[in-house]
Amino acid sequence: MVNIIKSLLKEALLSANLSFPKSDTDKLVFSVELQANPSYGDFSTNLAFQLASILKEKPYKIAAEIVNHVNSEFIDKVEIKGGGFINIFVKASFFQKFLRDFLQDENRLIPQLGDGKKIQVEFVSANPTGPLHIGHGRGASFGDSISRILDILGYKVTKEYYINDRGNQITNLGKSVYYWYMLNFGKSIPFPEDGYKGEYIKIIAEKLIHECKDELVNLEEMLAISRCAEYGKKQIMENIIQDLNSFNVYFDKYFSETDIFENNYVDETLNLLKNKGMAYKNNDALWLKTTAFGDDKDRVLIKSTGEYTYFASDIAYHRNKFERGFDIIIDVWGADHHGYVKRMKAALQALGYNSDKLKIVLIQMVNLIKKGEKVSMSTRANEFIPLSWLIKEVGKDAARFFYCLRSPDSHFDFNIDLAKEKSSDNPVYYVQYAYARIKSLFRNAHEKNILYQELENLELLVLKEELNLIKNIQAYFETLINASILLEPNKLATFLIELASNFHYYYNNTKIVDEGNIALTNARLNLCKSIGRIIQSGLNLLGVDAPERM
RNA sequence: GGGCGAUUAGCUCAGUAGGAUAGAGCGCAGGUCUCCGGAACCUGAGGUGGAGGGUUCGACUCCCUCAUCGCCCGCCA
Repeated sequence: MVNIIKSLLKEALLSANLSFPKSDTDKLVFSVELQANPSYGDFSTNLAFQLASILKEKPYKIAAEIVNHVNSEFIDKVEIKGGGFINIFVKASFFQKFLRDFLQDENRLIPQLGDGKKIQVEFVSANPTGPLHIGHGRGASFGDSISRILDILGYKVTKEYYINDRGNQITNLGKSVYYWYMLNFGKSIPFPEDGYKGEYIKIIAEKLIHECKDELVNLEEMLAISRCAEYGKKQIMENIIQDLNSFNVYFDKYFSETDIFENNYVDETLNLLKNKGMAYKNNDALWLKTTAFGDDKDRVLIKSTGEYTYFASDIAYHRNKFERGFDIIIDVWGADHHGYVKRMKAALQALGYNSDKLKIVLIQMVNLIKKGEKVSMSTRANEFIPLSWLIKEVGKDAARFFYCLRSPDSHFDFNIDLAKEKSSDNPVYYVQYAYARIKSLFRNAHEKNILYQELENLELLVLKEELNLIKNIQAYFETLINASILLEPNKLATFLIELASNFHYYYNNTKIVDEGNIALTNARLNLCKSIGRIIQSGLNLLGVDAPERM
């Protein structure tokens, strides 16, 4: 719709008596907006303001000249207000036609922005040393939703989870499990200093005992710990995947850190860096010259102890991402990792890649508000609320939608008590209710033996509320574009609430199923069906169900 | 000390390729119901957009300074 108006304006501009060179039309930047405010028309444009500085003329004068040359069968009237805004009022038939297009083939209206470009979204990537907590939930909700949005816009999306399944933290996990394992056989050893204290460790140890009996008791300690670690991370990873699935998150690929070590990919990457003169030895450690690319200080790749830092394998992993030929790579990180951004980009530049391809989205922290007080989160100190608990409390739909209401870069206070006690206040129900109502309308019509005929009687849709709802369909597509460009799926959640609100208002003020007027009923059912499809599609992109009854 | 983010109604928050009168939910004060699902709708009160400058036809939006809060600054992840 907007595009039609836009080209209409361009035509008017060219035929107008203005000294605007034809060759510049493509470069001309101006906006055409769907207007919610009826006194500003259905569409408005700032065209005259944009031209003002180019043509050195008063905006109003330019607007007047353009308006004189606007010509279309769809246009009802055109006004100039606010010193130069051109407000366009279109005929109802314009919207009716758009609705017809939508009903005939809604997919054709979805702008294929991606054009088949390959895009990778890496998110969650929590270490397999403990269950997912509600902080991870935010990342999961964000990553999955933005992936779905990009997918529908024509990108080829790969959702990926990177598993840090080796290194210090995994050893700590092994030691922690080992502690409980040995204790079971009467051997008390000191609890590891940085061990994991959660109850889940005990449970893993118990399962291990059940499977291995006392097999590990007399094993050499390092070996036994390694066995415990292997077992532990496998169990935990299974749990994580289970949690993700119940959160409606399914990854295309789980990428193991161990793998890139085992096939020498890490060493190969470090050699590349050395050969490029970007890595050097100092104090028995291997350093990367990240300062060459704006980092504050150089970073260690291999410690003087010979251990690899996580940074080393992260670089290798990111090299792998680039080698796989993605056009865009999106990393979703917790905001506490923001200090890592510079060095990661620096490392990629050091390898000779265009680091602009990597977009790092920082998700701000989630605070838990419990009985009015903040609960700090730390996996190691066992001060976390598991995601699985949250899903059980408030439900998958509410949890996912709730997370998506906030923009990623603002802090999110998750008030558990509120979510629990007043879950009906959650906007997700509001949106779902609109959908269920629409479904109910069709059931109702069916009971009254009213035959629904798609695409018929659309010319009867003339109410302001009706045309406004059709505008909302157009707004849906614009919202998707916006959300994908800004990487903010929260735009979609906000949109759905507004759409639901508009529908509820319409519903309350209009008799939709009316046995006394079959044609009008049919027209309205066509509109409702369209709105229902938008809600369903939108909720689906957020990983939320659209129930037919509630 | 440096970096990133935040600061909009009593509370929780929307609102960006700068646009016309800054919105919603909750709470508060009232209303709608012989009618398709009241998990709904409507009306009202409530705002120096943290403070101060700048850029321009126009700034909640961009730039600078300051304040407050959160997070980060390791040969941890």
